[in-house]
Amino acid sequence: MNQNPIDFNKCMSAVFTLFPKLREEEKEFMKQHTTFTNCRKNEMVYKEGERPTGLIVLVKGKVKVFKEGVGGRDQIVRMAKPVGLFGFRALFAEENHIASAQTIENSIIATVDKSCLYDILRSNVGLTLDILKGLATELGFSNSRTVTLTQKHIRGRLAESLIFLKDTYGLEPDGKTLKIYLLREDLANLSNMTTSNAIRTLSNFSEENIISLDGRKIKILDLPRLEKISERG
Amino acid sequence: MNQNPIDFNKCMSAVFTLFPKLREEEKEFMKQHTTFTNCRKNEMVYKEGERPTGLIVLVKGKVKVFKEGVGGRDQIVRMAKPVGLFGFRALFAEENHIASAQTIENSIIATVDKSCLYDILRSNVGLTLDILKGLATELGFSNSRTVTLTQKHIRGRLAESLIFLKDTYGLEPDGKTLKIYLLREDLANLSNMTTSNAIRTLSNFSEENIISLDGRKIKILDLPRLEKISERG
DNA sequence: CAGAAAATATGTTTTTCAACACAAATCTAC
DNA sequence: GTAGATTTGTGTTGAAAAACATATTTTCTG
Repeated sequence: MNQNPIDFNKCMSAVFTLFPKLREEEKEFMKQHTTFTNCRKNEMVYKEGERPTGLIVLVKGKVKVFKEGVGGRDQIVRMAKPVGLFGFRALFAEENHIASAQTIENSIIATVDKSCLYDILRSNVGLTLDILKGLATELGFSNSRTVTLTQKHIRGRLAESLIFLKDTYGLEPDGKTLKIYLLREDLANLSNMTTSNAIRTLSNFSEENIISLDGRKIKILDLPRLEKISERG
Repeated sequence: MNQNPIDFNKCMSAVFTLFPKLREEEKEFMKQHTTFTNCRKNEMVYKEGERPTGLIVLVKGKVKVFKEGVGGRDQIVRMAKPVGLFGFRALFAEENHIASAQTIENSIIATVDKSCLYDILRSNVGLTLDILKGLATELGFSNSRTVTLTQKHIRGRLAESLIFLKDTYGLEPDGKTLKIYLLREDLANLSNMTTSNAIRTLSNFSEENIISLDGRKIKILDLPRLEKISERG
């Protein structure tokens, strides 16, 4: 848990970038009700069934949010990047979490007290409307995802996931290497397939020179081709 | 289009039941910016790509919301019942619709002007927070649905859909017959399977005395069994 | 009411992908 | 550094479900 010390003010500023409509006095109020935690790689942030305690902000690192499926196979429903929110659905729905969240890198996580957040929301409709918009956008992603995960074939699903990871986390300075290093298993859980099939299909893409593989490092060599595979399904 | 005339005040009251936090003056304002339309069975309410013009309320009838999939197969992402909202996602996300909506019965549909709605939301945080909560709940459904549609087998998916229809639209006075009469094709599009397989699996359920079939009328004979099939996957 | 169109039903074939098995490589904790 | 655990890689098999084909019934439309 105790790695590098956390620079409170710097982290707080990062949180504020998510809420441009916050007024000065609201920022001050939020400061007094926000805590930061260092999380090592692979730590659980929350588990299915738990009650949300506040608004969670990923300040640094990477987090996967996943649901346990019927056959014990997990489905990743969200990949959080800094600076970004996660775990907010259950909070706003006033339900317990229906998914679990786990870091996939050492991360810094902020928690804004629920009551503080709601005090601010009640005094700042603009902010509430921004969050409403964000939630609606998220619902759109989820609906689209349902369709592609159910209708695309394996190659299409994996291609889409790779593009999604590129769009979400970006590329290393070489302009090709995905800036995220996932286990094959996570890639499979993101793409609704078995680990074996993720490995196999990655190998196929590599043989076809669409990507290149070096352990968990994935280089996208032929993005147009990958996009075509994703679209075709 | 022109069937029974619409009783404006009665319909308006129906709309108001959805927003218990509306103040009297806001109700009056909304009244002046709401229009009602009669829609015949199978009419399109909006199509993928269109811009939302306001908040849509289903006052009477039934509506399916679906996305066109990669292979031309539709996926139903929502079934609206009266009195209820649909098509609000795109509105709040400030995007064009990413799905289409079609009536499956003669229906009455209300549209509240977008600008009127936002005027009210800006003056009524409580209402906005209620909508936020609804949207978060909806996102939870969507995520759960993604998992079950991808991980359950055909029988599990169909069983779940039948239970979903029962929970959403209820049963006829006999306590067994589903109060909705869908095409086999719609049932298939709801359950992520081909029409053939929906028909076949329905027949199987019927042979096993879990349900009984009479055209589009479906009686649930053995709900516990259906629930077991749905849970097992 | 007749004809056409749509929906339902059912059998057969083919494709896709999960399940399983096992070997090799890599990571991790002591 | 080494033993054990985890992850990766690859082949084989079988089950599930899509695709296809076609007949029958129902519904719609003029």
